[in-house]
Amino acid sequence: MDVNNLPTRYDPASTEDKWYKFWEENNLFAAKVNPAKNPFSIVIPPPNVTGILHMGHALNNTIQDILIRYHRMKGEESLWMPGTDHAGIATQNVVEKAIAKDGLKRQDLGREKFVERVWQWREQYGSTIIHQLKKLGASCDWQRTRFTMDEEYSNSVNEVFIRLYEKGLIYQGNYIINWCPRCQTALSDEEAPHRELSGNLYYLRYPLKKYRVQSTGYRAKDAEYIVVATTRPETMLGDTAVAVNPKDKRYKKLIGRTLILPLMDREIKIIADALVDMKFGTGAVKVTPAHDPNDYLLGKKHKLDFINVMRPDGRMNENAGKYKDMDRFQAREVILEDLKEKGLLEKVETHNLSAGHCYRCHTIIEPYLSKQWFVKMKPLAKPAIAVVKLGKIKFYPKRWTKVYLNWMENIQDWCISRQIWWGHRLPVYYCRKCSDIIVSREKPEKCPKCSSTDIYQDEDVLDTWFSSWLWPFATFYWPFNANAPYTVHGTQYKKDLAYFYPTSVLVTAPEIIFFWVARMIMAGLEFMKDIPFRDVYIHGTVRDIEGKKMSKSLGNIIDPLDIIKEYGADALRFSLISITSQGQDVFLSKERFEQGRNFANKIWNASRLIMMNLDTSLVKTDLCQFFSQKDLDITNRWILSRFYSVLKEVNKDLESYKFNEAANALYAFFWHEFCDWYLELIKSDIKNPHNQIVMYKVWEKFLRAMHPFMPFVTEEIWRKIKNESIMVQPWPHTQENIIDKPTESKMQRVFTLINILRNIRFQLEIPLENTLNFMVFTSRPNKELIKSLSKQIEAVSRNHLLDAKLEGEYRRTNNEFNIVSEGMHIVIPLSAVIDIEKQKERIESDIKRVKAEIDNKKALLTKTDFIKRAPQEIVEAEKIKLAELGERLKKMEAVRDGFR
RNA sequence: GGGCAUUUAGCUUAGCCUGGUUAGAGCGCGUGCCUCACAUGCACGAGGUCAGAGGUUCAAAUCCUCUAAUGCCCACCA
Repeated sequence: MDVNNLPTRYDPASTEDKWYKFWEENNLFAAKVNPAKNPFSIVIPPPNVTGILHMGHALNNTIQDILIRYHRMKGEESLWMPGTDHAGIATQNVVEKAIAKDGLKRQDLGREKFVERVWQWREQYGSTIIHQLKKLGASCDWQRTRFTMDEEYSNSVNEVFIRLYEKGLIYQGNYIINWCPRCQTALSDEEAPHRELSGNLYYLRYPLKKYRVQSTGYRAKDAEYIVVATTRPETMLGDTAVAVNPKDKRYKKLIGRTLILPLMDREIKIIADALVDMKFGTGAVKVTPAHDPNDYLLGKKHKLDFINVMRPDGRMNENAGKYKDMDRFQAREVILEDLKEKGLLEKVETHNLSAGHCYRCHTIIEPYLSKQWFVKMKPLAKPAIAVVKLGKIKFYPKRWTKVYLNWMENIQDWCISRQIWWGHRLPVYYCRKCSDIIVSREKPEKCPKCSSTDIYQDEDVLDTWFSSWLWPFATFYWPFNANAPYTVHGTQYKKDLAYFYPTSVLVTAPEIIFFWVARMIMAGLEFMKDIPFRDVYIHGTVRDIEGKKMSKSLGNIIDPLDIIKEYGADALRFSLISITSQGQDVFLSKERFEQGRNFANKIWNASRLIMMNLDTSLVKTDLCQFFSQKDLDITNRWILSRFYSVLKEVNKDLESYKFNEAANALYAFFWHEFCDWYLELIKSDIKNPHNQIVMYKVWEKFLRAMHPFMPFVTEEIWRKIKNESIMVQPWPHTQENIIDKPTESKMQRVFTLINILRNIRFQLEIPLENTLNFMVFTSRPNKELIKSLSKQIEAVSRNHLLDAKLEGEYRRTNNEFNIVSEGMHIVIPLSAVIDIEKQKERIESDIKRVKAEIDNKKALLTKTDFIKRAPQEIVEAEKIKLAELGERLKKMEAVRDGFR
């Protein structure tokens, strides 16, 4: 490999696809049952087949890939199970839009043809997101890729439905559910998030049937009608009562009386119920049992009629009289007009309310009475609460535990039937003759009750999440149907499941906790009798720089694929990770990716320098053996110590899901310690075998540690000198014995000296080509240190060290420039003209700072409380600091006085 | 109505769990450099009452309480 002619800029475009292909073709992502190794497994949150990679995916999958690559290198058998979700409503909507271009509706095609079209669509576009994940570098075991509508997966779904039904945990019933009039399907509560709306509260007058004067002093004019307040006046057409609180004095006498429902001329009763809030509105509430969940309860309790006035498409039906066929919101306007005309609209107040919205099309949902299928959740929730409370499943960050438990403890039954075509049909059949319900794995030949063969399947499909909640085990082909001989990488799936389940960690976004995380825990416990994962890592939401969610309608989307094109996948990954602190939302702007790109380039160029100067005959030296040699110089001992200190921290951060801290630690180490200091220090003597060996060892270990974060650039560099892929190399082993804090702080002093020298040079405006002579007066250990590193110090500061002496040896002469800082007294014989005034100013400000610090320390040390109560070592440390500061001040003052 | 989170330099933020250097960093800014790995770079520098108030402590960005602002989630607010 010719490493001398590499371009000066790293070009991601020319490397990424090449290496991805190599990894894939060599099966490096494959995970197999291996009893000799510990398993590590993650199931991907399956993206929708309609999905296009967005920043949320990019973050989510980068995190998973870092975990998988890290654990793989650590020698664990690491499986990242990929796949996609059929995403019922979302996908159906997409295909409906597509056929709409040909002027077609799904009803025009019919169910069978339409579903066929969806499958076609899926064949054509369904793997888009998989390709995009590959661009990102995701190391999924692609041979295992599953789809929630695969035949075997569908079997799992059926099996689960049947088992729950047989256990009495699935039931059918007429209830008020969330109905989306646009998608024309029922939705679960989670699929109908409430959003604030600015609306009105309308006060409607409902006349009493016939007023009868009471002896207790009612006056007729007060009681000719009762006023109810509503935000949805169109539902009044379905009112079957008006309710008041039994304690409400205003209405007590009216309870049981009859009203005439305006516009419909229907007689309705005034009923009493404690649910009615006396303080809201007029204290009297219209009751529409078929269109409101509360009213539904009242309706059941008081045996009221349930009158549905709306069609599934949100238009009024034949029960709505003259308003039939009007859209619900149009009907609202007309009804208000009509009421106004009759003098029955008392007033209108503005009123903010919140209403459910379809999570797919954002249409305002309609609470709608219909026959649906439900899962009884309380029995499933109970063990799922316990495992989290017992700490068998842990949330990171911890605070989500509370959110989870709160939801679980107040869980409602789950409406799982959907009136769409794309999805798993319910394994439910009906007998047309005797209306018997048959729940069965196969379509029954005849009705078990009446033997009729006139049997048809339920038209509904299941909620998408009813298949997703089985993902951690259904992806392994559970329940291993007899017809399924399935093996992967030569092993039966059954063995895979036993080996890889429970999975290690689930990585997802907060909005998915209820939809998916909670339900997977319930399903895992119910069907596998074990938790589906041990840890749940919840990352933040990706937002734009103003904190807004990225969305098409806001036009603030940053497309990860654009970023990959422009900056590279490594840059995308690194930048995303470095700004994502645990569980915080991520605020993105395009410029942020420059940091990642620049870092990749830095790694590239440092590697060029190393490779161009590398003596490959030395690289096989065993580091431990080599390190034990006493004559290894301080620069090399220092960088080794720093590397292992950082590596230790990176390990800790990765184990606790602090990805940003790990990434930033590696960044700071490589750039600001390895490149800025180490490589600069050894450059002048780069061929020295000690330098060669240490430079090489730190560099190649860094590349390995960096690989999970930036897989492409590390592989590209690795392959310049090695024949094996970096992704199957072992994770660097921490050498505790090499970590040497005293050496680290010694080197820090050298850096301080160099920093001062550079600063002087800059202040004195001495051009680079001029050498500056200097002397240092300092303590004995510092003196030895400086002398031993004189060459390097001279090289990187571009100065010449005349001598280093003990501070007591200083004798003032006339023609010199002094500077005292950080325990070093530097003397520069004056040969050039320098700006004395500037230097005076500088030293004055230094003196001021040190004095202030001394005052602080003195104040602290004269406090008897501090002396008495603080730990002894803290007090001692403070005393030493004070003494040092005093010494420093004395010297500074001497120098200042010298200027006078 | 309930809950959670956030508030640190011009911007984005780390540090807070586990109190003890001069509160770190990236971008931006100022100045000087195309120095033989890298101008996607190097060097030097400016910039912070750690939201406010109170408390605990010898010691608070860090622990506790309250307040304010912002954001998010949940809830059957007709």
